[in-house]
Amino acid sequence: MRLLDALTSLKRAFRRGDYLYRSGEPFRSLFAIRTGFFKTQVLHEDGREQVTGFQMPGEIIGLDAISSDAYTCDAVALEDSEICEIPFDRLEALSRELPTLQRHLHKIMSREIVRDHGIMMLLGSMRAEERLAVFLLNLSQRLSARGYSPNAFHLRMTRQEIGSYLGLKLETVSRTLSQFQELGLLSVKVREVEIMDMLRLRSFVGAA
Amino acid sequence: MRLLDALTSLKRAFRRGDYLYRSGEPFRSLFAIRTGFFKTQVLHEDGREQVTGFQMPGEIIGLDAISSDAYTCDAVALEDSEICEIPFDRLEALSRELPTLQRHLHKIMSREIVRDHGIMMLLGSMRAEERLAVFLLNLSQRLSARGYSPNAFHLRMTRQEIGSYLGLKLETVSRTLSQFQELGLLSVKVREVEIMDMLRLRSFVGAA
DNA sequence: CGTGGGGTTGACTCAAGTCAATTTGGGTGG
DNA sequence: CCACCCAAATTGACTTGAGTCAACCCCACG
Repeated sequence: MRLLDALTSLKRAFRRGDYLYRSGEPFRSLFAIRTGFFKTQVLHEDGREQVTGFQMPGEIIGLDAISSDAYTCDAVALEDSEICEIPFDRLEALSRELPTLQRHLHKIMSREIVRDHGIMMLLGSMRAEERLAVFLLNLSQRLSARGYSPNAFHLRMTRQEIGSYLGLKLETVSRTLSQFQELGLLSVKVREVEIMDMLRLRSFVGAA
Repeated sequence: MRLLDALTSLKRAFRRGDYLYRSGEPFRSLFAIRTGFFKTQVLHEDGREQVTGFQMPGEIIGLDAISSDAYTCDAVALEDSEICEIPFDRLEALSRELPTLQRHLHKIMSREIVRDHGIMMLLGSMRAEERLAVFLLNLSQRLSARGYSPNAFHLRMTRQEIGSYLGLKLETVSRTLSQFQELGLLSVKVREVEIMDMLRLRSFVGAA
């Protein structure tokens, strides 16, 4: 796996607000996030934007670009971040030599597809409170998998961005968070969230 | 490419309503549709279902299963169909030998991700008429790419299934189709659609 | 030739969107 | 270091697009 290290040796730093790539740019590399936080978004010609995901350390972005040799969305740093660039042709070459790596790459791509299906379910058939609950629980779970507290965390994105991701307007996001607070499920102070009653928050999901 | 033929030599036939696979079943193969029409859907524990796609000849299904070695959705034939089974370990082995095949596989997976992002945009920020217009135009385009008329076609799915896919209720799908008909954009007679004014239908998309 | 699933349509409801006023807080320059 | 400014967030009042519920039609199939 020293080969793999060689592959990921290109590191780059980004400031908050920087674009890692923009839609339309030629595809050459995938990126692994080392530290920080990103969002990816697709822009519709009429100006509407859809946030397609929030990525944290250990996650890979750029997979959408393989299909057309150009990035199909924008990736923007939501805080100062560091990424590893992975030249895709080298990754392909190496994965021909290492079946384990090959399988790993396929799983990563497949996982992205499964994740997207989950969001389609969320956007297609959940009410606002459910969407928010799913979103918060997912963040909590991913942060906790990285050694952070599952109960208290800092939101790195605006209400607007959360809304775009969840198919809601920012006012609805704000109201729903306030409502959760009133119910004693959590406390929100702008970007700081503390989940007080994880079980009850979970029970929100899938409840009519 | 004779190797590839060997890979896809397992053919199977399905009757309308048959399951190609079900969520949870162990993953062994991808499937290429030769003839017919399928839908894929994910089921939420509470019974809600989300149709994640409608697939036609030449398209590959089962990519979601790679990530967890089990199918994560159901695939159901919407009409009598014939598929090729592609054992995934053989496909991986072969794609280690054939860089072109490897690249092709990666593009197919990436294309699925891009498609899903498009649907997220649709579900997250389009109104009912736009969703229907996008859906019909997409069907039209794919059918036309397969040599069928882009203007007149048979819907192989129910209003319910269209609604699930588009995040709408069946009544809304029905009403919106009627409305398009009133406007002279198309004629619908239950499952038979004829697009009369493709341009105006297109102009619906992205219009406030 | 009945029967039931799929489709259409209407009347009414309601969740989320819109618009607007106000507060909060982080970042920048004097 | 503080004051100011502006973007982000909150909250309220009102509107609306889509959902719900219900009646009815139609035709395909047994």
